[in-house]
Amino acid sequence: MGRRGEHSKSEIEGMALDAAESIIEAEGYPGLSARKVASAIGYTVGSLYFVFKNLDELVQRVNGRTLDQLYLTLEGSLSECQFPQQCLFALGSAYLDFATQHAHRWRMVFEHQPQSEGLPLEIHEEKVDLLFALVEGQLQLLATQRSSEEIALAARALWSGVHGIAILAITRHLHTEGQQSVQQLTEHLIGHYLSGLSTLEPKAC
Amino acid sequence: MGRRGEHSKSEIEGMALDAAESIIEAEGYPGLSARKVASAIGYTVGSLYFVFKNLDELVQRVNGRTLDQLYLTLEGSLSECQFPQQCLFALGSAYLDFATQHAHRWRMVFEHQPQSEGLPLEIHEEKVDLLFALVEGQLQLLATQRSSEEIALAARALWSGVHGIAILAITRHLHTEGQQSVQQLTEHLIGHYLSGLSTLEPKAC
DNA sequence: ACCTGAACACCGTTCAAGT
DNA sequence: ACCTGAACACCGTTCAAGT
Repeated sequence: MGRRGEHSKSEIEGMALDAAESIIEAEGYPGLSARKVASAIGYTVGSLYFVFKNLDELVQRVNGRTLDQLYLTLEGSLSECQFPQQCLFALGSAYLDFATQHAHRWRMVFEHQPQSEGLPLEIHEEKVDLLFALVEGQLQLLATQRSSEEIALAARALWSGVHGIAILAITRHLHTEGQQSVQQLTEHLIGHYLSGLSTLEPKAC
Repeated sequence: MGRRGEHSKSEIEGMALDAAESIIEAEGYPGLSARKVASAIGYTVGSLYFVFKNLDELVQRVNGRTLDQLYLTLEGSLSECQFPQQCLFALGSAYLDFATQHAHRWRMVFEHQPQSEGLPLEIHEEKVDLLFALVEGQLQLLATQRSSEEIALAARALWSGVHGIAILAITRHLHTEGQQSVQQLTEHLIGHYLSGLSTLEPKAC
């Protein structure tokens, strides 16, 4: 395998990304190496550098796909809810499920430290903003009188919270047993935050 | 340097941990290597394995010291506040400051993935629990009628939130400019959460 | 034009050999 | 008993050489 012209450049790219994802899911980020990816797709190491600038870029591309997949999952979770608060619970639950089911890939999105700053970083930011937008949409329905700046702030505060629960749960730092209580923790945080959000405004109580 | 008997085993250990911390602060976790640590203290690589089982253990020891330092910093932040809510703000602010000032070392505490499960992991957990205990103490003063299980849950929910803000801020995923708004975000989250915590109970409103 | 294979400078870990 | 230095099996990246 791996003969000249057998696969197009974009085909090799796709194969490499697929292989990298498998390795990461199986062995975690530390287990990923250019040589493993290359041999998994039947090419030599050097070939990878014909498609990617370096390993950093390959990782960024994998992260981009993970973020896309995460977005679709979160968006899909909104089809089974009616009211904003319900939908925020659904988003939180879906976020936690994704993080636990694809722990290694999900962690890599936020833990990878690129040593050479490149341009795909901006695309990355854009995709994260899209995730926040899903939360902002629900918050907007819930607090209609607020400015978009306030909504943006609220979405970041709340979702950082959910993110924190997810990362600490996965890395076993919460010291709470079982999947149940993690979901419980998320609902607790979202519920109390939203309650505070409504009572701290003139229209409430 | 590095002659036989010149330094005791525990002296070498301390020197190695100091050197490792410097390297991590300067180059980040990916920049750390056994060879760099060894040459920084004037010994050969092999010597490190006379003191540590492997690099994983060295990292765990560094993480332990970081957690100790973080605990002292948080504890110290409580000396300048009076009321529980004030104190929780102070804890949040101190946590964020520590995370941003020692970003690389702080990240390593939560991002390092040990490949060989060892015993220092339990000590690690104990130290994280001590951090949570600081938050629990303030929450207990604030919600006196709650059970310790509820307090433990609340502390984990709230502090996961602060942690999430810290990690996303450091890794530039929040897309909010400046140090100010990150502090603002933390106060926003803590404030609204606490407000929700009090209004969701029978005694409020 | 596309891909290989060898090379270079690194890495963690082990361990016989020296003092 | 303590430490070295060489060895082993890896690693990312480059690039002349082959087809």
